[in-house]
Amino acid sequence: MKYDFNSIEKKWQDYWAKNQTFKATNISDKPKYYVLDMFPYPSGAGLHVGHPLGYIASDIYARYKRHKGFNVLHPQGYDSFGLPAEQYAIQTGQHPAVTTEANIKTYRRQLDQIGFSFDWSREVRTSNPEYYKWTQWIFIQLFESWYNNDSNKAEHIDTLIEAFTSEGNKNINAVCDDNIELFSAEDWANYSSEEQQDILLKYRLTYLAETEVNWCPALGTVLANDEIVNGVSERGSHPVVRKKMTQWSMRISAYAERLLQGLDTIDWTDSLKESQKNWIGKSVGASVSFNVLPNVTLSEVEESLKIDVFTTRPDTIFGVSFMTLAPEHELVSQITTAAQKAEVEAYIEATAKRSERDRMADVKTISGAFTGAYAEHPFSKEPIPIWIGDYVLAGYGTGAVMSVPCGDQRDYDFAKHFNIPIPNIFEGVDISKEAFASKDNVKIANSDFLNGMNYKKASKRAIYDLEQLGQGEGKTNYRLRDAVFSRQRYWGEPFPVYYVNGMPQMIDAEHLPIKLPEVEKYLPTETGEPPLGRADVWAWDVNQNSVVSNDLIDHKTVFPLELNTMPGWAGSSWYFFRYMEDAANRDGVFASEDALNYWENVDLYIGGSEHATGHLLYSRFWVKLLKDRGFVNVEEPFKKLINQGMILGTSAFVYRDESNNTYYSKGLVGDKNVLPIHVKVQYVNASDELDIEGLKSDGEFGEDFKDAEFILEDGAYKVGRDVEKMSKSKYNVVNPDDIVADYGADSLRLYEMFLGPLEQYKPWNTAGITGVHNFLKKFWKLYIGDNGLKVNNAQPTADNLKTLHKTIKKVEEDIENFSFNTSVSTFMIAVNELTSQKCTSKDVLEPLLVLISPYAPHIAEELWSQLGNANSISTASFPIFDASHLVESSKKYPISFNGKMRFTLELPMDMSKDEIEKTVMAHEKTIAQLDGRTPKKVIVVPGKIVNIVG
RNA sequence: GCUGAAGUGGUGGAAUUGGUAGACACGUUGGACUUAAAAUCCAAUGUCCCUUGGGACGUACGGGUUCAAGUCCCGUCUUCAGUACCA
Repeated sequence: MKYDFNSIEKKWQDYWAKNQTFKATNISDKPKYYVLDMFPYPSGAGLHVGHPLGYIASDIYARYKRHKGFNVLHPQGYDSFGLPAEQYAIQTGQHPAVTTEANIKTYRRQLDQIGFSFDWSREVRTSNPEYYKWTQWIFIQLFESWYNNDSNKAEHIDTLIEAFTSEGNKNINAVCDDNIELFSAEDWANYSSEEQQDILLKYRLTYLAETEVNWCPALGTVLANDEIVNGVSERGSHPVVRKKMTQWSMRISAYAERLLQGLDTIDWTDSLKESQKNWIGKSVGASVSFNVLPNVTLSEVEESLKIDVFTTRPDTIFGVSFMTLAPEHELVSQITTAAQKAEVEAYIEATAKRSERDRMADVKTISGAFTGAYAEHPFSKEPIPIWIGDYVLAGYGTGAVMSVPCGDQRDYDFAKHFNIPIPNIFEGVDISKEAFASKDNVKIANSDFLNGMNYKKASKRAIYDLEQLGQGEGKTNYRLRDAVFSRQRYWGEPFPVYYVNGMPQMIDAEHLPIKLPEVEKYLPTETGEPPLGRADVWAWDVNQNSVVSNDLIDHKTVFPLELNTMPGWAGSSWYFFRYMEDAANRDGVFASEDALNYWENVDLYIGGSEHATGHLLYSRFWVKLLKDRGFVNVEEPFKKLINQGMILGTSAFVYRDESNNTYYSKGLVGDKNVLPIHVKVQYVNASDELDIEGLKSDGEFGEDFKDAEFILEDGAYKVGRDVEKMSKSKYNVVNPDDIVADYGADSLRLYEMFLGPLEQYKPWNTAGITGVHNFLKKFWKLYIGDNGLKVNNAQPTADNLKTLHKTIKKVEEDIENFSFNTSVSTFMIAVNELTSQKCTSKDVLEPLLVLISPYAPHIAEELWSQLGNANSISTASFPIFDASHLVESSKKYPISFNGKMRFTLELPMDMSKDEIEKTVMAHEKTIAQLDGRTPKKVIVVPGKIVNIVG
């Protein structure tokens, strides 16, 4: 009987589906284990072989954990809101829901044929109203929360209102907007409802505010910082400009410290933690307030102007020789003197014209302008000139710096360029060539009361003295900015928000979901409003509590609804909780308390590293909020996280003569002027030979090559090869459907793992798959011969047991270490050994099936059932390693001379050190090697090695 | 620039606490079977020297520690990823 993978795989996939083999239960005596993949966005192109890599790894782990006696939750779903479907809708007019549905069908078919042990009964789709109902619900919770720095957690907004009512805001220590004025309980009581709402917005964890956003004109939407790569949009590489807009924002900055601290509690890779640390960007220092000195152009009122700066080096305060403001700084226009006005304005105009990208690309050119104004040094009371310069960013800190040229290279360069003095405040340090930026091993000098102190001491003292003056305090700053949460798009979650007199109001949770309205076109309106502005039925009736026609808007009982939608990360920031609930019980809360308590959080999360600062940070943020508000019990969503590496394509090239239609085989190119041209990789075999006939009859490109002449070498046309990212344009995309059809899902699974370490980037080359495919055939033949089943009840030999148990040990270690590639080799070695041992013993071959079943589940199930087992192999226990089978009576010792291995010698394991030395020294080969010399030293490590020195 | 990861045959990669470098595959070469091809099986395959026994060199490069280094230490180079005037 042949190994008929196609029918075997179909058979068991049907069996699993019919018997719901992998359906997880929320009630179990077994310990729980939650294995999750980052869910895919269902794109129109379908899967290529790179996509399932992480899914295969997590599936192996999930199946392994089941064998190990765990109740495993291993779900899958779709991140089904997103830009590509909408762009396609704009082009074709097709509703994104329709194309998304079709794409999901393709994904599901492709995933199913790889044999994953997903519990599909718990599938989620972020674009389903039953799902986004709860995304909207979470949004409302954010709106109804504020961050209390005293309790160090988010609380319901009612506790804030209570405080305002009883004592105003003087004792409130909250994360909020900067520009909040003090008010009393009486003030609060006298504020109008709108004024109160306006104040509360400055405290809410999601708030509506006019902020400077990253506007992408080509996409017609704003983008979050993590959606911009090198100054252009991550999707499509379109330019991005700064623009002021009223937008929903998430006060993620409230959680900066907890997001940072939490990293120590989770098992993620260092590089990932490092990315998040950098993104959060904590820096400890001081805020210092400089008084602006009055000058002739300033009026009375303006005399009390202050410039606040943030510095990490309060110890260098006496090194300040100028101040620099960002050109956008709000005080610039007020402090600039009449004499400097023209110059300053010209400079501001020039910098405004430069795009973000230009500014980033060109960091070497030093530019700036003097405002003519001076600030007063808090201690020396000396006047300090105030400059503006675009090396100071408006978006970080206060948008102003105290410039200490002797201690900061940028300040140094600026001072040199504009001939500003560079006072030296470091003892015995030469600053004639560059600034001295180190904090270590240096003492402060020329600094009044700070003289002789080191960084730590001087900083503390400077902060203390600033506090005495009321001109500063210790401060910690974070780079992490609040996240813009509005998108001017159609295909996303609508906000549960309507507007009364311009103030946002939440729709009661009981009326959710607010479903996406129908629109004629998916483009912004002629007046520049988002696509939802085209909806005719998009108003909220507060009496009926339903969405009604816009015609009914009267601003009394019917109000306009929010026109923006939520960003892509909204739905993905909590989906891991949704899976915890049985699909049948999902109508209550977003997941029941029992389910949340049982599954807690994700034990193992596998996905791409591109989500390091987006999804993985936002999810942590939302989970912390949900915990603070008592909806979940965990502080972190993902205990252990692994980034799978990308699978790259192996592109193939033909070499076309530059002057005619002749193609030279790779070895014949030499110095000829040729043009390398990508060809589809499916026309290339394992020996890099081109299937010329296949290429010529290709539906897409056949015409181009029809009349071409191919110059062969050794009877074949050899292509050139190069490793590149798998992409349609490089014709190196390999579809898993083809691999499954030709070699089977088990071969695909094994090969993806066999390619190399999970985390590494590695090229795919279909040619190599014959290796694992042949292995599976050989594996099959170990069980099934020409006359059917070969397995019998023969007593296993010592060799059989040794092979089995060393395989158990190695495979178990490998899976625990996520080293799946080495397991595949181990299986190959085991099968090679058992084949040559002619092993037919069921006691050996049956446990071997369990070992391999996480990797190649179909063939394992088939052989398992052929051995007479009625239940799925997934119910079997993992074999138990017994070290007694590996005990060796002898060891083949490598005998080295001066560290170089010369020969091996088999000696009993129980031989003593002295006896080993004696036996080795007496050996004829040793005598020959020494050639009469007397060794200086003989190293004997029993069980390991013998090394003779001399 | 900074941070992180990595550099081993023609290729993917292995070597878990320093102890036989190159496991396991792909490819290549030769052979068996076949009219032939495919499939399958067997053998060889780091480089160089050499008649065989064998020898020299070899894990990016240069040093070092050690009886012994791919592995540890110091320095350099290269590649990839993230980040980028963060005060």
